[in-house]
Amino acid sequence: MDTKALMIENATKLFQQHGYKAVGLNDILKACNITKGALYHHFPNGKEELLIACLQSMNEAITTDIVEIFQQNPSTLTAVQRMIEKLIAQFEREGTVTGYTFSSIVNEMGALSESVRVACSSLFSKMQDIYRGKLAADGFTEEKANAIALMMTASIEGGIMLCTTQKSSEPLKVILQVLPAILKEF
Amino acid sequence: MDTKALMIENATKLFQQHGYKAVGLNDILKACNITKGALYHHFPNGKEELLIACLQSMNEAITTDIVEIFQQNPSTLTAVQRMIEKLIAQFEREGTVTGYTFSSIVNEMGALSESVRVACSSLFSKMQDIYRGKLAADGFTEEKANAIALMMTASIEGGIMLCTTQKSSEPLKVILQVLPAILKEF
DNA sequence: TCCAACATACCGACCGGTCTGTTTGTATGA
DNA sequence: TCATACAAACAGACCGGTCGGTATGTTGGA
Repeated sequence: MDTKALMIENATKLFQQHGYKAVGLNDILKACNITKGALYHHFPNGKEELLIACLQSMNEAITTDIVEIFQQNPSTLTAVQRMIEKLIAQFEREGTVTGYTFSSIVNEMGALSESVRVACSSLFSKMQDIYRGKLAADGFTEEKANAIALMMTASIEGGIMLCTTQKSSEPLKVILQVLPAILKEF
Repeated sequence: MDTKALMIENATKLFQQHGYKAVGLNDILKACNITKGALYHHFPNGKEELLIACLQSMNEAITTDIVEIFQQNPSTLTAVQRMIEKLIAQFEREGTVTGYTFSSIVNEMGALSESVRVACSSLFSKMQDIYRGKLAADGFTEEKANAIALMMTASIEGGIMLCTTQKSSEPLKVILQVLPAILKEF
């Protein structure tokens, strides 16, 4: 693994878990065992450039990991359930769960450049696009597919937050049970 | 308004909008037009003690504001819809929406004391208790009331996050439309 | 007069970023 | 094949600023 990829990988983990401001450059350098000279060589515009690289890297990970789950499962419901089960397994293995978005930095976006918000927003949009595409293939109207995709995104993100707060995987397990109701009735 | 209450009020706004680490003591002092001596007089144990005071104050605000909405509305669905409408109105008026929890600090809890996580978790629990109580009065079984309460909490928090990220009130509006489906089918 | 409430200067630690020096890798020419 | 030159990649010291917290001084009210 080259140095730039190592930095992106470690920074992604740290930013997702702790947010942007709470993770200093020295935390990232320590995790990678490199120095600031190397960091500024690859990211001459600094910390924010690194964050944007992490967001773009996550965008690509969605394209490989999530799209694959959705292609392997016959319907939206089973695909989303598989995905949630992976999140639950992550929580039970590591005690933390981060998903494929950067919800941890959402509240810090006001202090960062617009390109950060755009890159972060595009992660949520991409998840919703994947859900919506599958829902349409399941036979839902475009309007309903849009609404359900958004509801799924919101409730999964909220569930992740509750797991973190309550130190329990129970919230995501409950969401796993309740989601079928939306697909049936809405 | 006394100095201590002024600090709690301003710190609450700042912490909810930007998180804990991203808000420095000087930001709070500037917002209140006081100095550090006054802050440490009232909160001798420092920044974290102020945060916990904010969390406790929010706990009391839930007791007055949210419980009132729930008492004034005949069913859980209408009460939750009123509440979401207030959040949407806040977003449209101010460009930000914070709700009654401190989701902004969830990812920073690992670096803070356990009492912070407990105080923060109690806000989410209190919201869920209010929903659950009303759902039980609506005639839902305890198990279903629990699950629906959690789903509501998660989806509203997720919706707030998406509003912030997308700079639009549309996510909360969609959740407003989808929530009835859960009550009908689950 | 005393003390609560507040103001202000100061402290060491940490912050992101800058700058200079060193090492490594690669291409070229003899 | 080896020497040389150059640039990419990296290391580490340094910078000014901000951070939360400490200590001392001041003010106003009882």
